[in-house]
Amino acid sequence: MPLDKFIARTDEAPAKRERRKEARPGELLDAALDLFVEKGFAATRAEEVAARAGVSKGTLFLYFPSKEELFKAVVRENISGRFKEWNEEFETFEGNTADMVRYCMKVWWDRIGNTRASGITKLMFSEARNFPDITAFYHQEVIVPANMLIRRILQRGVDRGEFRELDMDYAVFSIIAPMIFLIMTKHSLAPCVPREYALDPERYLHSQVETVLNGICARPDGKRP
Amino acid sequence: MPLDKFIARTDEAPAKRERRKEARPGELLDAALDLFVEKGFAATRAEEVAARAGVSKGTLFLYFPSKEELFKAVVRENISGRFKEWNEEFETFEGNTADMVRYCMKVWWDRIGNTRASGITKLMFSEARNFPDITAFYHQEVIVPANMLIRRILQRGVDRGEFRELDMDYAVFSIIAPMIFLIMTKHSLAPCVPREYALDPERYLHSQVETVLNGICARPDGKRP
Amino acid sequence: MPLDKFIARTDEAPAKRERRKEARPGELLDAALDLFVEKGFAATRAEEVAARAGVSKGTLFLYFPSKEELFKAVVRENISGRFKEWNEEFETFEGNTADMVRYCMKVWWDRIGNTRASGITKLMFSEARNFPDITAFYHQEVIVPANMLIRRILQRGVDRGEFRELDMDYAVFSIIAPMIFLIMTKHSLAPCVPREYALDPERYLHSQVETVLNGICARPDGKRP
Amino acid sequence: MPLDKFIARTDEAPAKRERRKEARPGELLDAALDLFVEKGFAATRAEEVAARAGVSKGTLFLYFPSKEELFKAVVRENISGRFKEWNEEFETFEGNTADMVRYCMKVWWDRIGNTRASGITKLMFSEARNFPDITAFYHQEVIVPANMLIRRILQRGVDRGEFRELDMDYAVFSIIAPMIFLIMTKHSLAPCVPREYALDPERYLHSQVETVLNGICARPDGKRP
DNA sequence: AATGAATGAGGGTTCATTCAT
DNA sequence: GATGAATGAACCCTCATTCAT
Repeated sequence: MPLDKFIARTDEAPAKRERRKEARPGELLDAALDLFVEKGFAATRAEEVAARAGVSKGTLFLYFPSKEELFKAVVRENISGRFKEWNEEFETFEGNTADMVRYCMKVWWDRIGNTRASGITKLMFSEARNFPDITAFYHQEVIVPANMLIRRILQRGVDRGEFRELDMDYAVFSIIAPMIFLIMTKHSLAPCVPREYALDPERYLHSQVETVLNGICARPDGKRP
Repeated sequence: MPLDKFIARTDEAPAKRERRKEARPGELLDAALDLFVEKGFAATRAEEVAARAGVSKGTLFLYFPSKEELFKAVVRENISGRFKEWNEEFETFEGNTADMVRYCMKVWWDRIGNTRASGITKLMFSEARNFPDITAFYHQEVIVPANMLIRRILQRGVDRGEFRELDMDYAVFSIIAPMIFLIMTKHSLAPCVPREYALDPERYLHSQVETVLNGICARPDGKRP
Repeated sequence: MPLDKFIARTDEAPAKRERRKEARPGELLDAALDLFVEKGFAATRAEEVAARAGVSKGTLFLYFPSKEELFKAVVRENISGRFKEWNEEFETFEGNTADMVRYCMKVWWDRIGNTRASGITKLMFSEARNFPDITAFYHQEVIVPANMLIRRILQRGVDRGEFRELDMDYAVFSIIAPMIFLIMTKHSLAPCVPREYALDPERYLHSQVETVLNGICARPDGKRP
Repeated sequence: MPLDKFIARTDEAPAKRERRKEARPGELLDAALDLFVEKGFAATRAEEVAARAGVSKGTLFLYFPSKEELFKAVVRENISGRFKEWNEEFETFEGNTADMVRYCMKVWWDRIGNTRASGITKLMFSEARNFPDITAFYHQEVIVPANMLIRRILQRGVDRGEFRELDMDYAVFSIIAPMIFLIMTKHSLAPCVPREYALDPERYLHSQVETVLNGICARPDGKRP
């Protein structure tokens, strides 16, 4: 590693200090996400966030003007504009809609549920009323688009005769509620409860999605197409 | 006026002040529940709780040695030990198990979901990791018994051939997840979001429970007994 | 002093704690005035003010919501509505106007210049631009009325033929400038300079006022009436 | 671009950067004077000074080891050691002493009162007690010599029979007080007060000096020689 | 020489908790 | 028991100062 100094650097690789500077906001947001999820906004001390990011208290405020702005940045940073991309992914999906639902659940688990991003969901449910504006933003940027996405999938099933007629405004929650429940459990209760009570996420999701699919499929014999 | 003290009072009609005195802890717990649910534990000020209960700051600490103990008391007080009683209620339930599930949901909504007690659930999910011991207590006193109760009902359905074979450890969450989701939404997002996005709880619960029943019922033609 | 406890108290004399409560704001304002004058607003620590008033840091904020409000209260508290009373005093003054000017100077010295209230003047000149709103208030409540008062006295001299015609808008400063200079010197330089340079206020004021009276009196022989 | 360094430059026309380099301390002192006068020492941030001087925070500390030293340098730099030169100017003054006083006032106004250097006076009166040593220095380098200069002028008037006998220790303040008052007003209150209350400096100084001259002149008919 | 990222002591403010009344 | 004035530890945030680049 000391040899580094003698190795020519391309223009893309900035000097150490500069590199750190660019990395700082991300490191701080990472640390903040973890701590906010674990302890809540109010109970998390700014200095802790800084320490976990490996910097001093003052440095945090070099990048975020206040603890509240840090919180908002954490949420914003982790709210993906990924729904559009996903929409397209599902637009071109071939195969039956039940598989689409299964695939949707898996993608969600891989990209959100099983990542640190899932902490944002926990955070929003816990802190929503202390941050009404960020909650409104989250609702509009995450909740509404997510509902739309699910709704479009279910509608496809109905349109193709795979699913029965559904009260669509509420049917979406048959998909969403199990996701939220899993996240809340994972971030809240699980860490405080004996290991034997832990959920196996894959098995949990499988169980939930199959029950729901069973519940909404159209075939009179209950079999799925 | 000081003579008041020496005037005999009947036991049946205690003077207002005395009645209030006995009610104090309850009023404080009520106020605390509301505020903890609304703003979180850390962001709720002890003085606010006292003020909402109509007493002074000092009085709060007369009844609860610390804010933490107040929190724990709030949880303890609002944890229904009613599962045993409910168990018996269901023990003697006559009729098919699908109706039993519907009835179970309704009872829960009337006695928990639609009351201030539902705030405890929100509270536990939000604050769990800051109160590991009370979380463990809650898990043992609420979650495990509730799971057992649901499990017994589902098992009855399976035993009677009404429901198909279920992965019972996870099937219970098909009932529980919609409940938790409803509560979290009601206490977190709903107050920050335009009215038109509000859930109609009855319609929501109906939609969820029917889908699940559809999903787990045994009849090959998909009809429920 | 311990005997105090056994001496009957009238209703007007509140219990110790209560008496202190009423005295607190005044004690704090006193302490704050001294320190703000001595060190300036920014360099004075809230805790110092509290300590000098014999209370803890927290207590200060029980009475004043912020250091800035404390500053404003200090100024407001020491800005007398005394000009009206003085006006009337001078309205009924009998004797020649030169004596009136001398009397005015003496009254000012006794009631303002030689008291802690003179610190306010120092404070305003030092901090004016950091507190534009309080400065505007001070201008309107103190400077303008004071100018008016002086002006009325000088005008009386002119009207009675005792003083020559004066550029009245500026003549008032012949009285005011020596006052301000004395105060600024007393609070700023004097404490940092060897004793032998100290001004003797009475002699200073006498010297200034007699020169000015000499300068404005009407008698062609330079004698005052 | 790195080759620049090796390209010879003539001494007559130094590159812009070099010229600026030499000017740095002066630019910093200028910026500091303005800001210290405007906001006070404590409320002025080092970074602001640097920014106004067009350099970075670090550069400030290259030239001045601390903010305090910067303050002291500002005072030192702006203290004219011109009293000696002025003394000589007045030594050779021909004409009556009243005109000498008028000329003195004008010279002061042109070279100090009406320039940024007047800020130093404001600064000293505001910050004196936080910088006792620099205040002592200022007293010795500015106040005492200035007093001497005025005193010598007044003494000339007395010696030549133009002025009456004066309490000389205090008579000097008849000249100095109006100057100080003008400066304090200009830097403190004027910027916070409606335009119509602004002093016209020339008219103000004229009014003050004529009144004083009137007050100290010897001619029994009140006329000045 | 110049920069500006990083530091951390310092100070304003909050609030759970105490205790004299 | 009830009150609310007082406390002081804790926490957010600022900014003079340092130092790697």
